[in-house]
Amino acid sequence: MRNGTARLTTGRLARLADVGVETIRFYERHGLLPEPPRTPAGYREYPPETVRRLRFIRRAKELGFTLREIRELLELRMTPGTTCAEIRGRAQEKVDDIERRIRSLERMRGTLVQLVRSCRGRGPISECPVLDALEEDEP
Amino acid sequence: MRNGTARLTTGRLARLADVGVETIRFYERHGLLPEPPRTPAGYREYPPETVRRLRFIRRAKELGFTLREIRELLELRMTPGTTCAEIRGRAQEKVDDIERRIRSLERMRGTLVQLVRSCRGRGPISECPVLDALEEDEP
DNA sequence: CTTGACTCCGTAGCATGGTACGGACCGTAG
DNA sequence: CTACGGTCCGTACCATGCTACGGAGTCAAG
Repeated sequence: MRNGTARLTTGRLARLADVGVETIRFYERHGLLPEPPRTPAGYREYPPETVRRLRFIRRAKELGFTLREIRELLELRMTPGTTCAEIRGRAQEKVDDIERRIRSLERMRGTLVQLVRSCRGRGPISECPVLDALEEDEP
Repeated sequence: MRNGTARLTTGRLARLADVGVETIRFYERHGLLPEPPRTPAGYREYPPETVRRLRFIRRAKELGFTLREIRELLELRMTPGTTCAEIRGRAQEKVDDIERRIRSLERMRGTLVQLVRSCRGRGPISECPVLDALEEDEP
């Protein structure tokens, strides 16, 4: 086919992924985005998949992963010497991590839901049971 | 009873909650811990419940809540003019927020689990399917 | 060929969430 | 009373994750 993969400039990529242009350069410097090919004039030319990659980064960030952790997730591919078993192991670690987070959030939700439920929504604060439950810790 | 509530110094509190002494002062300045009463010499005297509060803060942080959000959670109590209904509403918002996070983590886990499963653990990286799945986004 | 938008790069600044430091004071054991 | 640790405070510093700035080169429309 004539066009193959239509490449993106930094600005177009930024708009598509809804991040700032500077953020893209920042991610490149910090290994979250691979260095893309350049035009003769030095302009970056991104393959369109980069949009998905940026969206993945954003989602992971919202979930409390650090950029370092996200980079680790992304590096599961493209590390040349890595065996498939290593990748599998690292992915499993991340799964365990994610499951711990989920359980912790579920405990938190349980506390808050109980709280919302026990609160009639009327009366002064002194009778609202929202209080001490909030400080509860691991059982 | 003779002792009632045994009060804690900053250092003891820090050890019990497994945070630094400076962190406690930092949280006080930023409204996450209420200003405790002082001895005549100016030493802080914390009620023992503060340990739970600090542990709650740590847990919430690990889950990706910012200090601002945690403060909001904690302020659901002790805001004098607040009605019970308001508190209830704010708590419900936090529940919704937590549920969004859980769903997002579950999607992430799904992707990774699929990945781990489809990977036999043998062979070179070029045959490991860990790759593109990682970049997947909301469906 | 000019104009305006876009890109490049390096560097600086900002917000968040602490962490460390230094000099002074307190308090208790010997 | 002295020593030694704990505490006080203010300020400075740190890492993370951007965000903005300035000056120069690029490129496409008119």
